[in-house]
Amino acid sequence: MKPKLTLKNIAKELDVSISTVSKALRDSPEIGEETREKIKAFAKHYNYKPNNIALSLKNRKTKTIGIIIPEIVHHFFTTVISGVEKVANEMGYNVFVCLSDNSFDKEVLNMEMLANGSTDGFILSLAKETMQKADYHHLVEAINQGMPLVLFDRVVDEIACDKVIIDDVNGGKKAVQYLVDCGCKNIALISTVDYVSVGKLRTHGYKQALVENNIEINEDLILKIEQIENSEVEIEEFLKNKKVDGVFAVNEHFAISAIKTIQEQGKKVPDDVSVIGFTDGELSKRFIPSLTTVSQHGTRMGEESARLLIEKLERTPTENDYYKTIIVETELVTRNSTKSKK
Amino acid sequence: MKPKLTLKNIAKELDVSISTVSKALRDSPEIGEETREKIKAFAKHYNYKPNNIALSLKNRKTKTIGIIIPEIVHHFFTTVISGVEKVANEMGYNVFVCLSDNSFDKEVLNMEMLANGSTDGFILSLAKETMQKADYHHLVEAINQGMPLVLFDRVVDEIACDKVIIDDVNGGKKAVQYLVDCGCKNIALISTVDYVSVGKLRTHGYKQALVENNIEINEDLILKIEQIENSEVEIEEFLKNKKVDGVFAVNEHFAISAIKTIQEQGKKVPDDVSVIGFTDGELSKRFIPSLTTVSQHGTRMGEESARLLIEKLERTPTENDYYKTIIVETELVTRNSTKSKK
DNA sequence: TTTCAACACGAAAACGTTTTCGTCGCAGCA
DNA sequence: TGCTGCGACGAAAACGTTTTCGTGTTGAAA
Repeated sequence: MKPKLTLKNIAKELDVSISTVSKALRDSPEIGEETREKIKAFAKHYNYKPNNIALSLKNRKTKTIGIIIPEIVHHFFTTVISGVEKVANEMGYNVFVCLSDNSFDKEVLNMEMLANGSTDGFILSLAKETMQKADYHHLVEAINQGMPLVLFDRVVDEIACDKVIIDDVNGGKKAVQYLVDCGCKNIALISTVDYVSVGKLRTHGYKQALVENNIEINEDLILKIEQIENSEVEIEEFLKNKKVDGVFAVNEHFAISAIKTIQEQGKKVPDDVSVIGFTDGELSKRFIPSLTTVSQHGTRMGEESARLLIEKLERTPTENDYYKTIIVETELVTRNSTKSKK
Repeated sequence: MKPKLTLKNIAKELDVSISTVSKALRDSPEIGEETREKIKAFAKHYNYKPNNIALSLKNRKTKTIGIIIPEIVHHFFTTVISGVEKVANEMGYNVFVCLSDNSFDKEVLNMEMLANGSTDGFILSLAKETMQKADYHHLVEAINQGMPLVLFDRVVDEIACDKVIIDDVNGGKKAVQYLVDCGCKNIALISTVDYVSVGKLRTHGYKQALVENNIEINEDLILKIEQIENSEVEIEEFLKNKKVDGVFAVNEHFAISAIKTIQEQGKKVPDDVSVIGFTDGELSKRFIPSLTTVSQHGTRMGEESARLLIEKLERTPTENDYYKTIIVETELVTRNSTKSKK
């Protein structure tokens, strides 16, 4: 194991000073051609790579961004990471990935871990627990420290920062409108509890669509699920003895559980009941019947988030600054769990 | 935006020297009780956190490990990350996640990015292209530089390092044996081209199981898929007019495509044909019929990899060192795509 | 009174860079 | 000869830590 090649080593080897080596490698005109060539040749031959840590310390920036997500075993977040990675790498940044496991404490811990100089800024989707507690002091602190922050998907109005969201209301509306257009009269909603902002918003969209179509909102047709683990039975209970011909679920799992239940009741999807999910994952694509869903374009959200963050990082703070919110359009991907439009 | 709190700032504020502050915070007995308390109180009040970058530079270790995976939008790799994250965090490490997109060049680039001091070591699953080219110079280089490396899943004999794999041969064998036990006589294999080591090994297992059960190997019943994108049609072509009563697919996508095709042919799964997949993802669980699969225990692989790496990092290099290969047992998860055993 | 340990603290080096500011030698000029 | 200017390089500070090695002040022992 050879000792790591440093400027100092090169300098000693070539009998010049450290500064000369540094300048030569950065093509400074201060250095004579001969010396420069010699140094560059040597560096290349021994594959010199400047030490990133030292650079980070010197420049007081790490060229690293952190992303904290509630859970990685979730296709949507995975696509977001993939988007972040892509533009981050293109711009010469590294990505720290941290998982909060939907726990407030882990989220705070992760932020502390990343905020002590390891990253220049971060991208975050709030943990469920955090939204529940509505405790955002760690975010405020980070921002006060001058750490740029981009919130995506699970965002919160209380925090002033850049945000990337989808139009959940509109997405929900689109879905329900489509169901209406397919001729559905009794449309059920399977959502989450209200402190998960996306659940709330999609519920809004559901209601708006109904209102706009002069369909009465029937609270009996709305299910709010608390624990994902228990969702299957809850959905089964919920759909039992209900006369519905359309179901809008706020994620693909709920949608699939609904389809299962419906089929077990001897009804057909989409002939008897049309089902639409949210979040376009592998499951939606390959399930039989394949699922009509509202796609969130996770990759695009990741890309936009990263771009937003890096933009802010590379701008001099003196420039007039304000916070942007980027809304990534949702898209209704129609497949086989819905009847065709009338 | 307050200036970042550093030892120097504290020292000036409290009119002591930097070293005194540092020592006080680290509870050195050198410092008098009174001063120590004063400093600690001050630091706590203003929420002082030592700068990680400076620490990394000083200690010449970053407490960071990198993981490079071929694709993140793949449930198996996601679970691995999750496992790595878990034990890394427990041991006070951060995790850099990089994606090679199955490209050799991106893999090399990622390694260079991480090897210049950013990480203490890494965990890697080889890109498809890398295995195809069989060019491992970047791995050798990293190892020579003294960078510990753990290979997982897609490993390669040529490189001497720690490895975490599953027993693909045995996994394949288990699956096929199970099919045989269910009474299947004509068992097809849907695999990948041979340079993907796991495909090759699982194929081995398939053959072994057949041999052990005195069933003749029929090459016509073996499909090797080159391009994932085209797999559906290939599988459809392949299964057309074939009299099979069992299918072993080396991943869940192939398995599901097979089921689709079989059903379209008017046959029933599992009544007419039993199907087993590999890799236990969301798809397997929720598909109808739910898929019997060979589970790879991705989380455990991630955990083992991280443990292996960190162990090596924290051991003094003088100790007697050798490379381990950990084999994570596969597990046959029986669900509804197979008949019950006779 | 002198000496010496114990105590409490500070100076400085080191990690690997970049960059500012010398400084030295030499050529050109009056 | 004596200046000036310039080309080519080196010294040193700085980024924020930790740690080794002083150093000055005590109090007590001789």
